[in-house]
Amino acid sequence: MALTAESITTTALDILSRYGLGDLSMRRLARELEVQPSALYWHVKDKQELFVLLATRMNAVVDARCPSTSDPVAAVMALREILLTYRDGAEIMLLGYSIAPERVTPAALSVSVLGASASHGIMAHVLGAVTIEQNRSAFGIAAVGPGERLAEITAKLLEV
Amino acid sequence: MALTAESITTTALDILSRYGLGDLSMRRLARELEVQPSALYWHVKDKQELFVLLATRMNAVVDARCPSTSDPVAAVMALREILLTYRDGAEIMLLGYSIAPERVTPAALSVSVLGASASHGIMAHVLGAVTIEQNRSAFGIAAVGPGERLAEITAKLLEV
DNA sequence: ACCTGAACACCGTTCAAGT
DNA sequence: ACCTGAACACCGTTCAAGT
Repeated sequence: MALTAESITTTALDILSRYGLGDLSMRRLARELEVQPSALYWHVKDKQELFVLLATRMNAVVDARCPSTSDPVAAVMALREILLTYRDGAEIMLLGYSIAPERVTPAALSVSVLGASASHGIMAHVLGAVTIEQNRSAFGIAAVGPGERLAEITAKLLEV
Repeated sequence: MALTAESITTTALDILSRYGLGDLSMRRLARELEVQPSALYWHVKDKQELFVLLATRMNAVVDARCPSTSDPVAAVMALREILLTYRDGAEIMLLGYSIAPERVTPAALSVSVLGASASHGIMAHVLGAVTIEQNRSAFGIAAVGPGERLAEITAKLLEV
């Protein structure tokens, strides 16, 4: 198949969900796509940009489930679910959100819907909490408090 | 000087504050300490354990400033300040907190003082928010909302 | 006990050169 | 326009061997 930013993103997400961030290298990605590592750099500036592409795609999945009129708490729970389906999804979205917040915020949690304080506050919290949750499970440590607390806290943060 | 876990930690924090996480490699660390890379592994199991040592040390600085009876909001702001003094401090503490939460939670924000929900909720939020803040400034992107919002949100999360 | 030296199996990125 | 091949400057970790 023709190498494109899209096919690179798809394969990267596949490696991610199967092996995790530690195995997602440009060289590994190239091997999976049966091209030389250098070929990737014609389609993608660098690894950072790849992360933004990954985060954008994860976000699109959330938007497909939850339009901008959705209940924010439901959107947060959907976001968490998507992040959990990809190993280290939260860590990647944390990076992507840092670089390009607008492209990586679900519509139902956007600044225009919730206001800046609630939107940024909620995003920082979800991404922080799920990153910790995923790190923990990667180390085989039991979760301290999973999704219930996230819903509760999100509701609180909507008042900010 | 004699190579110890402490001297390794100190030098690692020094590299961190001067060059950031990208330059904190075991090899670089060894070069700075004037030993072979393999020498580090007699004192430290692996790089993950080093991160826990770094996080524990940062936490100790917060505890020195804010005892367990301190105002939680003040402790959060002190934690943020410490994290900001070390480049990528939040990212490292996020990892350390995932592995060993008790060793990496400031006394004033501990489970025994605030309860599980508030303690974990606040820690997830601070670490998420400051990681984003540090990532952003590393990319030369202007901060969206710095410390003020953090204080406000922390106050809200104390009610959880 | 503590460290060296050498090795293993990797990285991200660049760039001339090919088609 | 799109990709290969080779190179550059690195990684984390292990392990026999030295002192």
